[in-house]
Amino acid sequence: MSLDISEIAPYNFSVVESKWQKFWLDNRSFKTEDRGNKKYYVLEMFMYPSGKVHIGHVRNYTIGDIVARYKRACGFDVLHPVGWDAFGLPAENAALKQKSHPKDWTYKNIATMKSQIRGLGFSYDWEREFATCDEDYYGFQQKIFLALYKKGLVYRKKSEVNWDPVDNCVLANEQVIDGKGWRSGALVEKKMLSQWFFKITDYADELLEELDNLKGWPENVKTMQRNWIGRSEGCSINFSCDNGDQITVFSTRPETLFGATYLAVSPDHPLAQKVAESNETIRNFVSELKKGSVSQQTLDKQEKQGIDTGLTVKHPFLDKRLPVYIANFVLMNYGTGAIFATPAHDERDYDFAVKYGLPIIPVIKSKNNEVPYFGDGILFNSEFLDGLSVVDARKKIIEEIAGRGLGKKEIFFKLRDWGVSRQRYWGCPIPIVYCPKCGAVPLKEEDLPLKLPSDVSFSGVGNPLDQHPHWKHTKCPICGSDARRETDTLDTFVDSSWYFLRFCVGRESDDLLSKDSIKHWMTVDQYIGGVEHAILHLLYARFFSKALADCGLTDVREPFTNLFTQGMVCSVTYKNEQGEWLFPSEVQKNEKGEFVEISTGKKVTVGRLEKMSKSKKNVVDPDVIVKTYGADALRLFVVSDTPADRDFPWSDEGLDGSWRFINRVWRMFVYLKDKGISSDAVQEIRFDSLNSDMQKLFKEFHRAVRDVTISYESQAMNKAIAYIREFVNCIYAVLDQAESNVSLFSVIVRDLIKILAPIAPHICEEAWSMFGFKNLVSESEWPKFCEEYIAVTTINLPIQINGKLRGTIDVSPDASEDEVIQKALEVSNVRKSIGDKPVRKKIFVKGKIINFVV
RNA sequence: GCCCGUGUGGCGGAAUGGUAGACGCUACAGACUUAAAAUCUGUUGUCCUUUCGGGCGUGGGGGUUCGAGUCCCUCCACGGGCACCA
Repeated sequence: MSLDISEIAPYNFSVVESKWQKFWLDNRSFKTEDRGNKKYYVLEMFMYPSGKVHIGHVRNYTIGDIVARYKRACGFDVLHPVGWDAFGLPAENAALKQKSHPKDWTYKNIATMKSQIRGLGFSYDWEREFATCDEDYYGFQQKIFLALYKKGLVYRKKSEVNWDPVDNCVLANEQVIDGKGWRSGALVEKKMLSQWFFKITDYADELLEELDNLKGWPENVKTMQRNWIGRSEGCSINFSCDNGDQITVFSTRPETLFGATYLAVSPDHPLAQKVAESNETIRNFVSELKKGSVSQQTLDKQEKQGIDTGLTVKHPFLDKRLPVYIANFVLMNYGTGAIFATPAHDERDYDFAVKYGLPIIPVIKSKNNEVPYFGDGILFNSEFLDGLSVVDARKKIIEEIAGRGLGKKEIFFKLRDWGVSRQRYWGCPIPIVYCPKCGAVPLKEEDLPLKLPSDVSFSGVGNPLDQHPHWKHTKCPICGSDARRETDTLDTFVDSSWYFLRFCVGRESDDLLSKDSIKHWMTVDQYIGGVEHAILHLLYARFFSKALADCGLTDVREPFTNLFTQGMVCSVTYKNEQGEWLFPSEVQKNEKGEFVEISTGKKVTVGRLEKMSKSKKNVVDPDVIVKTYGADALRLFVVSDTPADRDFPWSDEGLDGSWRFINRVWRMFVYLKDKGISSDAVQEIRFDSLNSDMQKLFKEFHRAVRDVTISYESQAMNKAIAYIREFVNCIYAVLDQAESNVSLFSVIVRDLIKILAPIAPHICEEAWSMFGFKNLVSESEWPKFCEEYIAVTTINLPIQINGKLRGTIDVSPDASEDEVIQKALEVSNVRKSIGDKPVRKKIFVKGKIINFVV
């Protein structure tokens, strides 16, 4: 009796998926092992345990899992770990709000999210899992801190910090966005505090130069890092001031020196301070500029303000004196905090000169004598530079300046040292003690880990560690006197700067950074995460790798060979007339096809696709999706259609389509099983013995394997899926011949399962075992394809006339020019098209095209 | 302002300088069904044409080429990053 494909029961994903998830766990299927094969380290940026997994996580981890499963199937020894970036502010905020302990809140969230992650069937080695708030992890981190300290890469200084008045916390430069705190959004204030710093600036050059060698990184990420490091080459120049001081300025365009008409220093410059002391007007002006501080400055950044100090400096090459201004557009934390201004060739200098009536002297010839002019040209008004090009003039003046001891060639970076102190409880304690006699003293290694006290209270103000009744009181490790612990904790970006190294070592090892393990597993062959970490995390992690290598702890200077930045999951947004966001369920289409709010019937504005977020009410809950459609359908969907590095437009219909495909495949498997397809029937296929339909199918099969393989290799999951779907359609077209071609179908089904398995592992495991195959996961032979079968015997060759398609002919791919021309001219449409016009030229590309030029 | 990136049907997107629109979504039709759903099978850029076929079409304009979505110049739009960095 023949089985009707439409009557096959729907695929029971919930039973199948939990069955195989349990199987993988029980059998430790994805345990990392060094079997002597080539290694492959796949890592997705680890998760912050915020509470629940969101759809963006699902996409990120699905991409990683596809890579991991694909590489495993190709025979690599794969390291694919999972962990938790578990320290950080939200745990403390929750503590305040819900009276929970940060630790309980964090581990509870981890447990929740872990079960969600497991429900998606990701092939992680759970035995290497850890959270950065685990005592042994941050204990190791403290050891690293001490190693860096010993190496001179950590120091403490009093410095102006970015203070977030809402979170009561110091922020790194990187965490200040538009003058606002990255989390709270509050206007950031300036405050002087003693802070710990990592000397990332020691590595500015290496961090910049190595970017050129990171061939596997997206160009935009490298550009962002280059900009952030911000190297500029120029020249320092000393000016003598009439109060006896030397003012050193930095310029990248020293060749414009003869056009200098004034000097400007930052309000924070020592000279400005000095002048302010003796002059009330200036004092008031400077304090006015500083009062506004970051907030005002950023808001009014276009408005240039300044004041004449009354001082003058001598021009180093001319017999004239230049006035010295204090100006708000000069920043103390870049260069030397002072500039010489050439209004004719710099926009800011120009604006300022116009506002304060200062002279403007051009020194580079422009076409229409335009001012300000920033282009190339020939120098004039410039003594010994006259007649030189900008480039030559720059060289020459630097020589002159250096030769006369007035200054030197210099390089400045925008990159600042990394301030890592945070006045927070839920972070890694800094292993330092302050002794009244010995000063700042590092803890001894045997006293690590320095654990966080668990009995803390959260008032919401200040640092809970500092307010703890006794935790900070201790003895000096050197002299034994009463001493005080550092109560600041480390920035959580420290935690994420080396976690990928710890994964190589494994949780059971007491060895901090086992050099052998790291040597074996590093570098990360494929790192996957959001582009939002292009600067902060990725730069810090690169710095850490270099610093740890210099401390002799590892041998790896660049951690991530290939970086993939996946796009965001987006969805439509709806807003009512009041501008409030609405859930899709609150909106419907009316008879006119307009979107209206169901409760009020009023019109709704449909926004463009935006990143899914709770606040915009356009989120979908992965749990709900997994429950209704299954993990495979969800995994398939989030990498379908859209290339993985682009933003993904969520649609319920699309998800439905993926679910339908999973079922379509399932029905096909069940049908084929019924027709006797099984592992026992697998045998070598003799192409010649196949009928023409089957020969065609066999060719399509080889083509599919090739195209899917190529797509996986280039992380083009969307294409891999398209080719798989195409091939499934091919099978469906000849399904009725399965019974008489059992061997062929058995081979095809075996390999189809393999190429689909990285994306939809559960259904593939089920089918694999249903057909009687053994061990899909450990079976590490990727299907092979043979170009010989892909090569076609006839092709549909296009005929063009003057480059326009006028017909096609079926010929062998290596048909000769004569043959093709003869056949082409037999096509009536071609003859008609040529008419009685003489053929002037024939372009023939074998196997590709014939083009008649008439 | 500067630096990246992107622009192809109603939609997501394919396409080593060689038949633009693979694959999917939507929509429509047929088969099955008492019916619906599901499923299977088609059609689906646009305009003209009964058919054969043809015109137009990859953001706009120009160029190179027998031939351009693809290469070059230029302009526009959108997205992202940086932004008083000397």
